[in-house]
Amino acid sequence: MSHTAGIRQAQKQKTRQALLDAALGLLEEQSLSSLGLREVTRAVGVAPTAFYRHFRDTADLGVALVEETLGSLHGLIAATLADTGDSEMRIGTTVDLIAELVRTHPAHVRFIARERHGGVQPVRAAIAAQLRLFTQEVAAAFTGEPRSEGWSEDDLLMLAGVYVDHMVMTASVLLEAAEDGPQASERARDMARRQMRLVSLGRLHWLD
Amino acid sequence: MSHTAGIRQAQKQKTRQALLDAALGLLEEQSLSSLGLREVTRAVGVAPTAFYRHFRDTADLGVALVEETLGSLHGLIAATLADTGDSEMRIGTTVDLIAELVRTHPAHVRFIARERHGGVQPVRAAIAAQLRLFTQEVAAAFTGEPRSEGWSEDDLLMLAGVYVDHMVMTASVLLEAAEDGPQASERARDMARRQMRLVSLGRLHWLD
DNA sequence: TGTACATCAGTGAACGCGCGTTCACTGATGTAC
DNA sequence: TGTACATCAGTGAACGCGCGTTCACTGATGTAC
Repeated sequence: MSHTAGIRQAQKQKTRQALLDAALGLLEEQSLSSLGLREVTRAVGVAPTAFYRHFRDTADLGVALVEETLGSLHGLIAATLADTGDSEMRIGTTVDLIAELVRTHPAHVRFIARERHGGVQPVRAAIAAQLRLFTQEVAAAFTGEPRSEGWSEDDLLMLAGVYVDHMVMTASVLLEAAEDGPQASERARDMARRQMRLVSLGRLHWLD
Repeated sequence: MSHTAGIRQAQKQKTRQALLDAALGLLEEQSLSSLGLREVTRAVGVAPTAFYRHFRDTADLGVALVEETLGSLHGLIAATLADTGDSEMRIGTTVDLIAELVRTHPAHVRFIARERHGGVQPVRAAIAAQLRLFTQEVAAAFTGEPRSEGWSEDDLLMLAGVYVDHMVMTASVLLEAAEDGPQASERARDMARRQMRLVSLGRLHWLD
């Protein structure tokens, strides 16, 4: 296997990932603004100074966490909201998608909700940039649809923004509901679906 | 004037307010989760130990800030969203109300947006409780309106929740836009109005 | 394949610093008579 | 009104502790020949 990936580079990547994972865990009960570099390295089991081999500071680590969390979702969001099936079905699959995301990556979801308006500027900026991208992708997906005929570009972006904001909000609500048991979860999902229905109805009559 | 308020009590209240004000200022650039008690007392000019005469810890101070920020808004929100004038006018005055709030109390708005999903549980709980109250008040205000005829109580709460969430979100967006100049502010307000219009249209056709 | 040197992820000691909390205190304000 | 005692908001010294950052280092991995 000639020169695979390099043992050294692979090990470095492994440590880096361990730092990210440990930080994500610690951030369930505090904000990035108060996360200490020593806390993170202690949780991983490396010397505090090892941190500097991977990140400049905890804000830098936070930006990396944003990429890890949202970077992989591109395409997925817009594809789900795009014109597969009728309106009601799309609403169902969208909420299911969010619920699945919350189930498989609760700490990532909490991190984004918490730091979206958090105390660390570069992280806020990174999240805002990613969400803006999502909005543009969703708007682009809408552009081709029949029900978007006659819409201005600006209005489509507005609509896409409402959907993206609602998805983030829903993810956060579902996360909290998950702690109150399956009954609270189902009620939260039902609420999210009705809210999407409301927006869809508004969309349908926008040009009346 | 018999026994006014007590010089001692008045002075204590003054110090307490100074601590709240100083904390609010410091929280513009960090999260409550990382706010230090010594930071706050230093900013006020009292000994660190004076802090304990007013608050158990910074989380306790955070809860007090929530009351100060949201406690005074009860009634106002529901009254503005209630049936004064036509739909378009109500949207305009609502956005104006939020814009005014952002202009006069930017730090308070930032605090609520930041700590709503922040790392300090008691503060999150206090904010959630206040917003739930707002939602109930708005739903109650809607109940009497003609356009709410035929709506279930649950659907009205859902609708009120959408409005309240949208107001918090709008306040946060307007706050950021304010830093980018008056042109960005006007665009943000226009966006907020169009989003409210979308929701109002959905409301109008909910029972179709 | 073997050897000699370069790279660099992770180490461990050391630093100065600000933190939250305790404690006994002071002196202005409040109260009882 | 005056006096004697109680209350309590704010003080200041002291504590042990964990923080972020620096530095020279080690030894496994990588590279050139």
